[in-house]
Amino acid sequence: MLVFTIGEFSKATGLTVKTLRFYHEEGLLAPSCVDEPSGYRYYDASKIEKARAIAFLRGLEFSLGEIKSILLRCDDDGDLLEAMTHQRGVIEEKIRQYRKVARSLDDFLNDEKKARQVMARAIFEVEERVLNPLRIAGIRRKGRYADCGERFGEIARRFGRMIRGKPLLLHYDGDYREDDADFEACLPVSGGQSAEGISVRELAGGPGVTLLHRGPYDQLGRSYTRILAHIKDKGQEALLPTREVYLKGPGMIFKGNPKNYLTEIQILVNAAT
Amino acid sequence: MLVFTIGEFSKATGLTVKTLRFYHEEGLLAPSCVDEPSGYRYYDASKIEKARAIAFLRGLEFSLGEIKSILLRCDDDGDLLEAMTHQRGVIEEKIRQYRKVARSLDDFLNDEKKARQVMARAIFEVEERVLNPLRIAGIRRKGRYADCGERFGEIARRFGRMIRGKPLLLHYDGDYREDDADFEACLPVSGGQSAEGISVRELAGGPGVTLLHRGPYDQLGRSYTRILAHIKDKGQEALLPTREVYLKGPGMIFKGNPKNYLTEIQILVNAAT
DNA sequence: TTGCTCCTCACGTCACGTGAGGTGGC
DNA sequence: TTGCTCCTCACGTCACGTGAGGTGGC
Repeated sequence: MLVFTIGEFSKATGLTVKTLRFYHEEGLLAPSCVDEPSGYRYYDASKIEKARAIAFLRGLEFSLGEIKSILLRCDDDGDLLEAMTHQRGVIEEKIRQYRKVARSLDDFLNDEKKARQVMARAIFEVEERVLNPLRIAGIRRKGRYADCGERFGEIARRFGRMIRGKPLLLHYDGDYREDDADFEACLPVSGGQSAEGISVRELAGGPGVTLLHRGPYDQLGRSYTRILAHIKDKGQEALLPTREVYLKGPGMIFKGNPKNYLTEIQILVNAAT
Repeated sequence: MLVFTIGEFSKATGLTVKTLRFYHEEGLLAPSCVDEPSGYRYYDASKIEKARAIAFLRGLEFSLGEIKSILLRCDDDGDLLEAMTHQRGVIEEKIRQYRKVARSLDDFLNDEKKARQVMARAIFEVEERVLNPLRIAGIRRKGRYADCGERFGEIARRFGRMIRGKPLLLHYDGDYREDDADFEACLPVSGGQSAEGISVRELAGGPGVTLLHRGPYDQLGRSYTRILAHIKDKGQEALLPTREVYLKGPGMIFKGNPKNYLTEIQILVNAAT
């Protein structure tokens, strides 16, 4: 009868020598005989099938413990069928998990791609544009701007999958106030009802001017100066509330680089009288 | 400023106390301050964002090492984008792997299901049936039946995805021979050419008799006796080669229980003269 | 002597979890 | 005193891989 040393058996089965020693130790696949003084392991041909079965089951992601119990009662077709069916479910679940991860990554990457596209064709000049009406969910507060992040979070938690765009902030003050501002944090939504301090409604559209601001928020003032100067030059009148759309800012997760923050200021105007 | 003990911080972030201590040790997320004599860890609110970022990235299956390097240069949007894109590929590959595993499991389960269906509607009686012609790839040998397993393996390796059914054995001897048999191991195939000792051709169909044999191969003799008696009774003549189709037997991987082996004997006959 | 294969034993991997044994403040 | 939270330290998990140090036969 054909006998193999561990090295030969390794080549015949595709399992490494280390793995074979480990399987021996674990009582999963014992050599046909072990030479007493040297400790050399010898395998005969009948072990090849078993080794292949183990390798096959490992390929199906069974644990060594599961494989051991499968091999112990491998003459019961029913048990085997059940183990395989169960494993099918386990694998299905893993695929589901990884799909979710892949979706999260895609969402992130798509966001980035869009931001890059905006950046690429961005004109950092005042533009005259008709603003479309927009269905929003908003929370209006008086206080510090810094708190608006929590408001966005609150709306996001409530509306989840109904969210359809970037967060925006409405400013009801004609002038700039640090700690005593009247503002409304909003998210575009595709449905839902007003409830518990959140107002769901359509934000009116109309002729307006816009300006894309690139950089940290503490420099937004300069852009406001530019856009308001433009409106004044044209003899138009700025309507309240003014809007800031946060195209790219600190995400929930990463702050990112403030130099690359991208914010669009939108102001509806009355046509010159 | 709000400070958290490790327990409070754990609740706020969803990370376990053990995990937080481990992240501290790893230099991934250090507490804001550590009380000297007691070793108590204290976290302030600013650490919550970082903890969330880490949890988010862990959810995307990044390793702690990768997360550490992402956090170190998290202000570079380009690096982050690259890391995410790379990770997207890693996840895609894992999904591919798991899909392959799922397919293997499905193949196995479908096979079992079919075998059970055959078993359920099986009639272990001689039947008269017209046998369809069948395209096969076969290796003919003289010698011991026991060697046919290797021949099947040889054909399977060569024809791989072209295989379209269960293995069958053609017997060219009129009588039973143990060690000096003339047989041909065949697999149904959908294409391919004859080459290197493998004959690809169409096996003729025609009127025949069949008998389903359930149990180990060493009891096939009884079924042969039954089917040949039937042919003789009808005044028909058995044509060579006779065929054995191994509907369920020892797979490449599992021997299964020989009591459940299922083999169909098929013999073409000349109509009574 | 060199090169090859085999052996054992101890330790590493990865991201934590478990549990023992102890402290400190209400 | 009991219960709670915090601490450190050592060990476990899973399926091997790495490497040191040594043997035995050509």
